[in-house]
Amino acid sequence: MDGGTLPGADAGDDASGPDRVVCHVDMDCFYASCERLREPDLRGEPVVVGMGYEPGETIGAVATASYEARAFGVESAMPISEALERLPRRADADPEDPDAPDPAEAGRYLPVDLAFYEEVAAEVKAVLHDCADVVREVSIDEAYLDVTDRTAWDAAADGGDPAPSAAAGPSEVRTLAEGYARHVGERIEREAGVPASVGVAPNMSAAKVASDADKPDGLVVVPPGSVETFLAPLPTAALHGVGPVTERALAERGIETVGDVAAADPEALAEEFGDRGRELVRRARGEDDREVTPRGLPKSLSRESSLPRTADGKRKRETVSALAADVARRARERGCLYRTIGIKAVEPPFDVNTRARSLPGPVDDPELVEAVALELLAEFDGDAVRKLGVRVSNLDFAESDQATLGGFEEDEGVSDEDVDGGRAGRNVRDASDGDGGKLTDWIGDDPRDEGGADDRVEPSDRDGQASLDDWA
DNA sequence: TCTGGGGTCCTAGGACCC
DNA sequence: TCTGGGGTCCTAGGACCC
Repeated sequence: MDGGTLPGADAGDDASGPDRVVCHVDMDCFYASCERLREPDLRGEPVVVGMGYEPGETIGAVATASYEARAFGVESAMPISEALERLPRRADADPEDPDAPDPAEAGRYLPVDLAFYEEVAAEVKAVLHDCADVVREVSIDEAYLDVTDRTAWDAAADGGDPAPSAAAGPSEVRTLAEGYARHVGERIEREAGVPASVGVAPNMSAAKVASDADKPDGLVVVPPGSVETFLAPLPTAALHGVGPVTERALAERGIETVGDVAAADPEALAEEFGDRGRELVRRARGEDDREVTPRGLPKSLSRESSLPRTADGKRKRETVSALAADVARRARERGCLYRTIGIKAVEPPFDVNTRARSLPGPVDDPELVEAVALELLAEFDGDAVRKLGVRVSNLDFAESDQATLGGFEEDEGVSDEDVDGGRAGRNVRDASDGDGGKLTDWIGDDPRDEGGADDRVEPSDRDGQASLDDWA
């Protein structure tokens, strides 16, 4: 019906122009695929990659389970102990022992090796950036691509090919976009050695759902004009942003499918869910005009760690100190300053408490992170916790170069980097306000130190100095 | 389903200012 | 006298995602 034209080109809800072609690339059980890449014996086997897991142990949680392992009921985020009940460890399958599990019914358990997965991910990303002008990396194993300028929604002129494409979507018209997405998936497989599922649609939201619709190794194409039809029969949880809580709340209103959401009155949903409700209806109707943009800089950095339920103050302080040091180190490595320091204390059974304090200005000061974190922790003295965390936020990358330059380069004159790099401008700025990175110094090491030690710095060029005492 | 770790975004209330 | 409304910042919590 749509023939070789651009179906739906005039049905656009936004007047922003012709339909875009957006791909969502989702790696299939990525960690397990990486393990198979370096250990081919694992292919075809149930593989479970555990986080916080040590070989032979039963602690930790499932980070990724291969599809073979999922067939045994092993799911992401499941405790390893539970996974082991459903799928015994292969190493425990002793052929001599009649009580040991059948090797054919046993899985391979491996600890997470993030450094290796990042190497593989870098190869995947190289392919993605080669295939698209704009790539939004969502996580280590997921990305959106805007390939509008590389392909089109036109029907592919594939001559006498009689077979309609299963991936082509409801119209079963093979499009150029389908061919391009297939090409992306095949390149990833060939060049990085790991499988991916790809969804193609005129917007991000639909592409995301599409990539999820036929995993693993899937390709699902949703051409313009058929987005709503494609989404309608799916359960509400298929929508990105609908988790268990929202799913339940929707079900209570008799809304079970994405089609039900599309048919709902946006204002009625907005009453219960706020702006999210309105947005949900738009997504369900296939309306999503968000542009694909690169991800940008992080908003916060954190580290947390579970521990056996404990009220031991020393143990808690040591944990927080270690987490604080780690967060501060990572912040420094990434060259960012932070203005807010916070902690998280999870009390049994699962009460999450967060506390945070903002400083008058951005700093890079590991000792201060520790001191503030410990101070915030003091509120929970005597309380039992099962997990502790430290976070820095209100990050400031713009100033961090100054701090780095002021802190580590003895000579602020023109260096080699300044000649061929893009940092000359920063140095100019640095020289003009004179004390880049000094903020860190005058904040002082001990927040409880109330002396007049700050006199040595003129506060004129920074804001917030007077409020130092507010948080000390 | 007794729950690992790293994030994002949103909301709501209070403080404070004009 | 006792009463506005708007804006911003901060904190805490919650839902969600991978």
